[in-house]
Amino acid sequence: MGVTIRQIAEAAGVSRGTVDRALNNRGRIRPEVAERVRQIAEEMGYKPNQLGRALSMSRNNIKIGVILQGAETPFMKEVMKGIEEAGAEVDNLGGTVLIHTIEHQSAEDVLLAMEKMRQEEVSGIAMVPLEAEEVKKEINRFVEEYHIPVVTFTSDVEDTKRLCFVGQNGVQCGRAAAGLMGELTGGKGRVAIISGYSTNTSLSSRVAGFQSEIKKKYPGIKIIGPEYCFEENALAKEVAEKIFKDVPDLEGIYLTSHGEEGVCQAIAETGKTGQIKMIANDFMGRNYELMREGFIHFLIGQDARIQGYEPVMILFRLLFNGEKPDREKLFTEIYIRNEYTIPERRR
Amino acid sequence: MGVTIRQIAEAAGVSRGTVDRALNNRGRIRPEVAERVRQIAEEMGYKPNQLGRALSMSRNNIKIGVILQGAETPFMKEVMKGIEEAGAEVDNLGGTVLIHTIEHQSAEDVLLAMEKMRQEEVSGIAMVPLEAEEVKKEINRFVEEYHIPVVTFTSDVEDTKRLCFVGQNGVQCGRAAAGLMGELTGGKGRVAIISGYSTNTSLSSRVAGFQSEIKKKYPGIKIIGPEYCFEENALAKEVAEKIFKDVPDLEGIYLTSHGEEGVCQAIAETGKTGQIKMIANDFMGRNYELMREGFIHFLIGQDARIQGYEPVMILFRLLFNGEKPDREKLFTEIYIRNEYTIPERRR
DNA sequence: CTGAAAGCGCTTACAG
DNA sequence: CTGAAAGCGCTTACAG
Repeated sequence: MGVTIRQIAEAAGVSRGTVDRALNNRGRIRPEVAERVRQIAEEMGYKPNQLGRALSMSRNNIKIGVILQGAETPFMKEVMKGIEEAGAEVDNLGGTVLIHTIEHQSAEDVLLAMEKMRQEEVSGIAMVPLEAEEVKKEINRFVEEYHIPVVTFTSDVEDTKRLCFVGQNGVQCGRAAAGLMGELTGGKGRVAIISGYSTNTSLSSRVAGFQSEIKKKYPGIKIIGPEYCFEENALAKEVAEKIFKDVPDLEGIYLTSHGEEGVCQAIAETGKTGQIKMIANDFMGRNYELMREGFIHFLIGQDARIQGYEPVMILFRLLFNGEKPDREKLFTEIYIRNEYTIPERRR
Repeated sequence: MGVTIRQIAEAAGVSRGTVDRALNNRGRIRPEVAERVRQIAEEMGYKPNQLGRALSMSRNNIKIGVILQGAETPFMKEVMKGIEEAGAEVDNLGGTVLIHTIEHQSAEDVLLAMEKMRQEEVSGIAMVPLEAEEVKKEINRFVEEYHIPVVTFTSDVEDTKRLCFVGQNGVQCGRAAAGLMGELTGGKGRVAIISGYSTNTSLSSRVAGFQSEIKKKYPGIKIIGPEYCFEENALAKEVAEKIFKDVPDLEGIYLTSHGEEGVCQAIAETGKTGQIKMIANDFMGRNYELMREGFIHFLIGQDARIQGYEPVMILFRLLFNGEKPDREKLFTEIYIRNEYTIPERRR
């Protein structure tokens, strides 16, 4: 139990309100008094009790809005868990989290959601943005005109006034895959990239990171592709089959996105399961099983949960404590897993 | 802002104290009244506000003791950070964390520390135990006689009444290394194990896991060793040199514990840097650099921070909320990193 | 068995 | 500029 505001008040011979004004720079206090109180607080080693603070502040009710796009994907469902976790925590601290989910990508819906949030008088917004001029403008307007801070997550829009971004470094993710592929193949042979969409910026970053690092560190490897499968298994299978036909001695596949099942089926049908080294992404769907069955050699993944959790907490810490994030981009860790490091079911 | 105890009291036509007694089964209440209050609370969707609860409970001051062994090692220093983080959180919630560090392993010191904790009237203990009959007995006595719950971390003593254990699954860690080594070597050639102490149970588990998995999944690999280097670089270098002499075509080294620098020096002197595949443990010391320099191909690590954080929080949740851990053994995740997944400096 | 009151540490109108 | 008081939601002696 630490020093309380009451003890400081007694020591300084003033009221608790005065101590509060001094310590929190609220003005309406004689500078000398403020200074003296601060000094005494310092000497007594005062640390504000967050509990008292939060309970008292809970009369204000800090409201945080979250706008989620592509809510129906497995990845976003994981992110959602993180948001809900943060929501529970914020709730406990007397705040509220408002969630608005958008099924598919749509700039219009995003704008509508933002407007709705503003009407609900949120004091901060965490959102998955979208590369669209209207959206960027609206983010800037929220920050500058309405003074509502915005944190982006999962996707970023760099040239805006958003407070910070929480998500993966796609290039680094591709590099990690390159390092693994180099070791898996002994640094030689032909390796194919199968990606999702050529238009998706985070997937392109993975591809770019992979290509550049292979070129730099494993010049003995020849890259095929990227080919695109639009994250669909049927198409992924066809793409893989075509590659196997064209490149019978293929050593490895880097799959940047979904379509795992399709590729694995194609591999199974060649009878070369385990020989063709495969690196895939994300710890969801049947990916762990495919790893256990020997199709996937390494899985690279990100912590989806934290991408939901952190943005909300960053805003809460800002609004509650005035604490600012220490970096503009918070990259989530890149996890490498093999079949022996599949985590137990979480609580 | 949710439903409060006051609202329930009004709805039920009783006092707030009565609602509290009903909802928290404190007795001294007519069963019918209790039942009715619970029903109303349920209907109104009551969720206790942790803030009010904590602030009020902070008069009790839950005190948690932590006993740390081998406090001078880099690993334990990381663990310490986690303990301090939990300490700050517990502090905020009105509790106290008492830390007692023991430099070297000593059963006697552990017993003394435990006794000291008891005199300080802690309501729970988190500790790094030690395979000694006296210590085990004392743990049981604390739990059964004094009703002070004990959580072990980092090392475990299985056959005791300790509440639970937080730490690494050593066997699984060894298996993960085996999987990596199999891929690095293409499943053939000779591979050496260099371990720390033959007497250290967690290192032995790693060795055992590695050996059994190699035998099972990569029968083409022949294992040399384990040799022991007592976690000393000079000795590690000698051991490695001897192995290189005996086995000139060595493909890989699995180093279960410290001595990295020594082994790497020996490798450098053979001029086969990067060709001899090496898997080492722990994200500390110069290990990241050695990875960047091409000596270490994969690092396997555990989250040291969480091994300090969780035990304290488990006890706090137990004492504060009556929440019991859901498993008896909480294995920390096993992280695999290559040079591309070295995390940025944490805050 | 039940209620009224005090208290946890902080913030915030309201008077003056 | 300063103080006294009320209040955040809960728990806990104390009376009765």
